[in-house]
Amino acid sequence: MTPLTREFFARSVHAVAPELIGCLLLVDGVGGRIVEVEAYDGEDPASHGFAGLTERNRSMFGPPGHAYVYRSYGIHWCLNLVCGGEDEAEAALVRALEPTDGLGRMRRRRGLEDERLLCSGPGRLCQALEVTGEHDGLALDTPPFTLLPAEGPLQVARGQRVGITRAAELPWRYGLSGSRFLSRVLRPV
DNA sequence: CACAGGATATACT
DNA sequence: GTATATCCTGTGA
Repeated sequence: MTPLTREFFARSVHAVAPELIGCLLLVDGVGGRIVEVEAYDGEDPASHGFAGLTERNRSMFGPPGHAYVYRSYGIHWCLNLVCGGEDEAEAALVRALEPTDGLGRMRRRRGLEDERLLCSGPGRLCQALEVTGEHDGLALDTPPFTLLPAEGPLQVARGQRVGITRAAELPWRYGLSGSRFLSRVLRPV
């Protein structure tokens, strides 16, 4: 299976984000299927790119097909996949995975057994996959990343975003219909 | 359910 | 400089 290419990400985040559902995301062989993402573009007041280039968000303005990893609330790491053109500041926030590979390592890193809680949330999945600031700016088509296309027909649902106050009403959260690994129930809009 | 935890950015004085 | 908000999670009421 050929990995997702830079060309795949060099489109509008609104086209890319729903197609990420069902893709296999591994870091050093640990991870699972993407079941939830959120789209952020440069026009979005909730986006880190909205106010322009800063030290933290520089990867968001970089080439597509790379990772943008930032620290949230001073504690957690969050993984975004950079989309769009070179200076467009578009990215898809990976919010939840269905764990499939390396369950043992994920449980050890997370310090709990419950499969449902290993990767359901942006900070949680970064801890389970050991994604940190070291991964910021790395290409997604080379190690330690593995990113393979979704297989078979999938039902992708769209809903309201969560965890933010500004422009939360934008329906730019995508999830795999019926998945029990979503970080929250998808409220359709 | 409330809230601490604490990096980064912005909006004030 | 201080204050406030943020793409969140674990813990304890």
